[in-house]
Amino acid sequence: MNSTDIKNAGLKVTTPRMRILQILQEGHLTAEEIYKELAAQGSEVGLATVYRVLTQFENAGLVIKHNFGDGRAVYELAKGEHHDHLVCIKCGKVEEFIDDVIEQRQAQIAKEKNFKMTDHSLHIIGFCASCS
Amino acid sequence: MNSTDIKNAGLKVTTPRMRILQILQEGHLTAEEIYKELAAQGSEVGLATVYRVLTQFENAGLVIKHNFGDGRAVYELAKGEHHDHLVCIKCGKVEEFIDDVIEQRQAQIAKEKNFKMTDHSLHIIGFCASCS
DNA sequence: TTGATTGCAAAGAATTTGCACTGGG
DNA sequence: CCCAGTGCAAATTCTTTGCAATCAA
Repeated sequence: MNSTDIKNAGLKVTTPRMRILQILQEGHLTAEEIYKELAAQGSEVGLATVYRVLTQFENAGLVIKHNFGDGRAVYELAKGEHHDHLVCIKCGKVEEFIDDVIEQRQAQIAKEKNFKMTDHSLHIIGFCASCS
Repeated sequence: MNSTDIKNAGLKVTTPRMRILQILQEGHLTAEEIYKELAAQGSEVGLATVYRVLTQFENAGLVIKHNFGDGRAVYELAKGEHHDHLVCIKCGKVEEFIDDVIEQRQAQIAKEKNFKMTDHSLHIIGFCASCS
C-alpha cells in the first residue's frame, strides 16, 4: 500500500492521495473521518477530494466501500482476502472475521439459485464486548 | 397484515397506512416506488407521509428496512422468520433464502467474539438467472 | 508544458422536519 | 371535538459535480 499502488492504478502520486492511503491503514473510516484526520494532520484537503480519491481507489481495487446501514459509507483498505464484519452500534467499532463454512454455503446457495455472484457481504450488528 | 396490526402498533387506521401496507405485499420496494404505486392507484399520498409511515411500521416491527448499497432503502413486510437476500444488480430483483448452517455459524461467531448480536444481514449481490 | 488534480461552492439525491390543515375515533 | 395524521415546502445529510487555479511528470 504505497505510491506504487497509486501509480499502478493510473493515478498521479499526489500528497492528498498519499495521505489518504496512509490514514486508511487505521482501519474502517468514513469520508468525513478521513477528512477530519487530514485536517488534524495539517493537510488542508477538501472533503470533495476525499470523496473523489476514495472513489478512484475503490475503482482501482485499492479500497472497499461498505454500507453498514447508518447512512454513510465506510472505507477500508483492500487487504486481499474477503472478510465479513461485526459492527458495534454503540461505539462504531468494526471487527473483521472470515468463516469458510459461511463462504462455502453462500457460493452453494448462489449456485443453486443460478445466480452469478459478483459480491457478497455479511454484517453482524450489535454491541461489542466493550459496549455490552 | 391488516388494520389490526396497525392498531396494535398504536397507530390510527388511515387510508395511507392501509394502502401502504397493501402495496408492501408486493415484495421489496423503495419509498419512491411505493409513492409512485400509490399515485398510480389514485391515492394522492405525499412522499413524506410514505417515509413517515414506513418508519413507524419499521419501529412497530411490521416492516424491515434494508440497505442493499445503492443509496436508497428498500422495505418489505416482516413476515416473521429472518431471511437473507440475493439482489440482482441488473434488474433489481430480490430473492430470499434461509440457511440454517449460516445462521448457526453467525451466532457462534458473535458468541466467540463476545459480541451481543441485535441484527445481522447477508446480501449476495450479482446477476439473477434471468440477467446472467 | 499540459493534462491530471484540487478546492470551493453549488448541485443532487435520499430522507426528515416544521407547520397549518384535515380526519379518524 | 381533538389530537394524531397528512401535505407541502423547506431543511438536513451525505455525496457528486462544474470550473478555475494548481501541480506532478
